[in-house]
Amino acid sequence: MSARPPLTLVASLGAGRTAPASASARIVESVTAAIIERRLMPGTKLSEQKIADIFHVSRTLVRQALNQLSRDRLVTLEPARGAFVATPSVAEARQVFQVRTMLEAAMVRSLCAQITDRQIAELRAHLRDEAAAVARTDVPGRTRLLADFHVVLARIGGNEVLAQLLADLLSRSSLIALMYQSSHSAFHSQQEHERIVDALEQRDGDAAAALMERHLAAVEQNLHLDPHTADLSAALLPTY
Amino acid sequence: MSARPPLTLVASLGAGRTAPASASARIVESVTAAIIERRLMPGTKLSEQKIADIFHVSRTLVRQALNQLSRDRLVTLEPARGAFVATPSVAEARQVFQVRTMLEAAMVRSLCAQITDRQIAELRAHLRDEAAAVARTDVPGRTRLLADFHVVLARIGGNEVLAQLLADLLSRSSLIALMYQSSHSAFHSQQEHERIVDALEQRDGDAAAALMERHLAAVEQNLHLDPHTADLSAALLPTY
DNA sequence: ACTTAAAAAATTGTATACACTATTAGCCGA
DNA sequence: TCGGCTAATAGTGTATACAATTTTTTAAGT
Repeated sequence: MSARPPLTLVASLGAGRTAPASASARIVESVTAAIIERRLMPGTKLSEQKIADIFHVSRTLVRQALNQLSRDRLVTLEPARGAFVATPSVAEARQVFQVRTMLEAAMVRSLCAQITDRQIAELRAHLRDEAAAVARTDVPGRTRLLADFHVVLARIGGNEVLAQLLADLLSRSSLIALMYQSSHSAFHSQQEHERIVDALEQRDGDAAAALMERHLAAVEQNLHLDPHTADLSAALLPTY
Repeated sequence: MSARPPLTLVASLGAGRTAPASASARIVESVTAAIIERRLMPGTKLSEQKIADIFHVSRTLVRQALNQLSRDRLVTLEPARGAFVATPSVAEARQVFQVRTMLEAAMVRSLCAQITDRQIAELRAHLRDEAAAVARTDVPGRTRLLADFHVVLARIGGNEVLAQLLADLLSRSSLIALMYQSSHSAFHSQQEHERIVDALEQRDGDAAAALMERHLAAVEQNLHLDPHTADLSAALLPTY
């Protein structure tokens, strides 16, 4: 059970975490953070030796980390050519959001039947953090918090398998959002989160599910996934 | 995009497949097949050197394969102790089925809106194979086909992300079924599959979703997950 | 000046070597 | 005879070495 520590999206970003974890886990976290914070752009080559030098380890551990990252779909491994920051296609972006919608709508619906007042308080606390980050235009902070909201929901349900799955989809979503320049305002997202928690508080499963579906649809629709836009940029800047 | 070839559950089991794939991928497939065909029982230690000798490769590639397998939750890696065939807990089993229900119910519902007659014919063909395997009591064959049914559904939807996710959950389910000695008859399962396709053919999304939910509930309830049974075996045979 | 070809450099893929941890066997003492 | 300690053994974790492939550079030819 030692495989993957991060329950929140990028563990290393949360308040100064403890666990040094295994060396390769540290690399995974750092690269993940770098990708999500857009210090590493899609398509960037991740040279094994360079990363090894940076972390003062051998290529062996770097390769382990890159394998994990490719399993998370944050990097793609091209045989004999190396690792690159993933460039999710429009189709993949749509599919990720479709799966998220299936999963998260059903999740909040079932959550209504079992959620406690204490857990709702937890969510409210998270919402306060979100709102604060949005208010002070803390871009990396709000990005992380807005994504974490969905993982927190999954964790509250107590289903670790679901939480893990969703955490994966969320990191992929972050890369997608970054790549397709989301225009969905953080403020708007945050408000939609509030509405979802409202519905949870009233134990209205159908409403919560509907709100979640609309929220995800809104986020997706504000990605620049439109055919012409995608075709143009893809055609002009080959992103291999 | 070279990471994981198997779209069906255990590619190596399908009709003599072509791709030699990468060496570590071959190991992953072989071990996966061995686990699902219950030649490797849960808890079995997977010694790196032994596997390396068997496949005539170095431990390096074996370690890669074991890492992949641990990511698929088919093996667990214990630090400095080695790799073992996973022994999914009762809680994990329940969670996997809960996630599958969320995903597959939503999947068949959305499938109704887009499925073509040609695709229904594909499903019918699969059902015929299932029925034939059940009729001739071809245990490994029917096990694989009954599991593949769910992956085939996902593939028909055209959502690769979903198909991939479901394939992972299915292999975990196979291990779970094997571990908790499912008493759900293959015949019964096969009939439920027929009903689901019937509903799909009539484009009745609600019915298809309901049937899928009941099917998965039936499968889960026929696992021996009852508290006392689990406690007993867990207490007597420490499965660490 | 541009394209093509060949050689050099750099990078990945795999195997091996070594360090460190856990397991096992043997031994002593109670 | 059993429990606990120590030594030997086996096994995993990491680094390094070497082979194979790709990329870049260089040079020649048109």
